[in-house]
Amino acid sequence: MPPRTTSPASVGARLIAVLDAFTERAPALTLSELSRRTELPLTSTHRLVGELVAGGLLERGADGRYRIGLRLWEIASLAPRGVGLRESALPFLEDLYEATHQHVQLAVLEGREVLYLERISGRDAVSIISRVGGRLAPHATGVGVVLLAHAPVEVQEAILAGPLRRFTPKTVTRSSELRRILADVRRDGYAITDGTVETVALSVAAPVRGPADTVVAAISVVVPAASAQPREIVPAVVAAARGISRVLGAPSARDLGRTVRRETHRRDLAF
Amino acid sequence: MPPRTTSPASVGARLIAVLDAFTERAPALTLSELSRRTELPLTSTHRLVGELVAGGLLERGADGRYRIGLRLWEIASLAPRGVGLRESALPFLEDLYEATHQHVQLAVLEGREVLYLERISGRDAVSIISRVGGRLAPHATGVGVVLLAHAPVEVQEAILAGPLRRFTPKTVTRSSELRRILADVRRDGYAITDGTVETVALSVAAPVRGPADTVVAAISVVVPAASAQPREIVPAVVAAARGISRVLGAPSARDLGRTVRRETHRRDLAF
DNA sequence: CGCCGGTTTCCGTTGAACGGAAGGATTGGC
DNA sequence: GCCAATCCTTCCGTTCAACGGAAACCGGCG
Repeated sequence: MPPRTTSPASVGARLIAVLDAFTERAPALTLSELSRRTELPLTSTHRLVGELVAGGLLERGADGRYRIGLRLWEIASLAPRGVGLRESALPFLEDLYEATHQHVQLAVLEGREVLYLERISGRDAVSIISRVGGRLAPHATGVGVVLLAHAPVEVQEAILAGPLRRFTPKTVTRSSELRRILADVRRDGYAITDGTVETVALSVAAPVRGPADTVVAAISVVVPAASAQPREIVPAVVAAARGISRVLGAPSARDLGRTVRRETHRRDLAF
Repeated sequence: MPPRTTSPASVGARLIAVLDAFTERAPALTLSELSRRTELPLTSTHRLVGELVAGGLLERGADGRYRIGLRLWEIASLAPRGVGLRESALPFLEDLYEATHQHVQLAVLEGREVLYLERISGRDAVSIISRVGGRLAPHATGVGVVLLAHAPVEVQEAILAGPLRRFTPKTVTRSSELRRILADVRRDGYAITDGTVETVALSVAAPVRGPADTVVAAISVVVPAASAQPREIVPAVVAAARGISRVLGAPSARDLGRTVRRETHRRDLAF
């Protein structure tokens, strides 16, 4: 019997391919959908999926579809750059939210994209496309330019080189202009982007620093573009960012005569 | 050469074992620590970990230790019972938080334990041991008894049969008593547990229902046990729970003359 | 009933996973 | 400075678990 036909990657890579098949718009898939998406033989998919279900990483619903399992979520909650950071930041984000009642966001740079870790949304805030666990292009978003401004040069150059996607007429798509903006952000310590992702939304963002004083995350408040004075909330955003940095142990944010907040028990974070 | 010595589980199971090795108190591990914890040969661990890193599920820090990767966190954010639920619930939890400034929690039943999906904590709220992504025994916690009261009978009986761990002098450890409490919770539609996990904390909890009207989650507010009138916040907690149920599409929670909140775009949740 | 899409079971083949051995790289003790 | 201990990585021959085609199974539907 002529056995081998296709037989690609390592077993681990295949398992990961299965997990990767799930997306925001396809969070529940049948076996054959999975097989098609991963381009793996049906039989193999069947076996792989079986293992994942056994391990709890995948769950099978009453409808026969597979979904990402809670066990996976649970393991993920141990990701230091994910939940650890989130935990430290949340109280400050709460404060910002109570003060503004607009979207408050926390994001990091992952690869060449912005990954949103947390968002607190007012019920009546402008609608925006970012999503917790979602990604967006750095050049267009408030948190993006802040993160990019402090990213390793390789990353900066890579993004400046590549094409800059246009989201709205106001999106910055010329690399020279972006370069200038990044310099401004470094100088000012915050960024204001107006309508670069969605015309109706304006973002005020500031950097969060880790123990080595490097920028590990960024926070932002997104307000309606029409709103009165965005500059008014800059101090609040910057202060919150600094507060988070202090909790994370950033030297540059250490007690500068401000009220010392309750000491949160830090673990082995090591950003 | 006599090759095989030990050689246990399937490759998938091994990969999962590696992920499982990470815990709350050990979120960063060296290769050999992983090897020991998983009881896998060092060489094998090395290879497995390599695959996981390649897939982004694990990250390797500057210190050489491995950590759960952001990519994993990202995939996990697609878990319907995790983030989906959280997303729907968050605005209501915010409301509760603003009203009380105490701990506000969201939890589900996973296996025989309570899994905490979300927590918003006031800076000065009582200290409690639950953690987002953490587990606790159902019989002792506020959300736990609510979830248990509406759990499948098998689960109820399993827990009633097993030993009920004592956390404080007030913890309910007699199954007959627990049985009675569960009945009360079903009758009343909410639960108040006083000092059963930590003597200083009192919890007010209520059930959240899904599209099939089954209880899919529970929320609670944890206040100092010394605080004045816990009963006063019962209506708020119950109302929030009902609000979340409505967003999830629970028939029993459909518009009962209350203000209809902004329609949130539901996806393919299928609890 | 016969067709169709999806799912599961079976099983013979073989190449990818396996782990022991050995070699580097670091750290620390004396 | 040397030796010992610990951790990490590379190499490679053996073999067994992963692999996927074939075929049965299972509703739904016309």
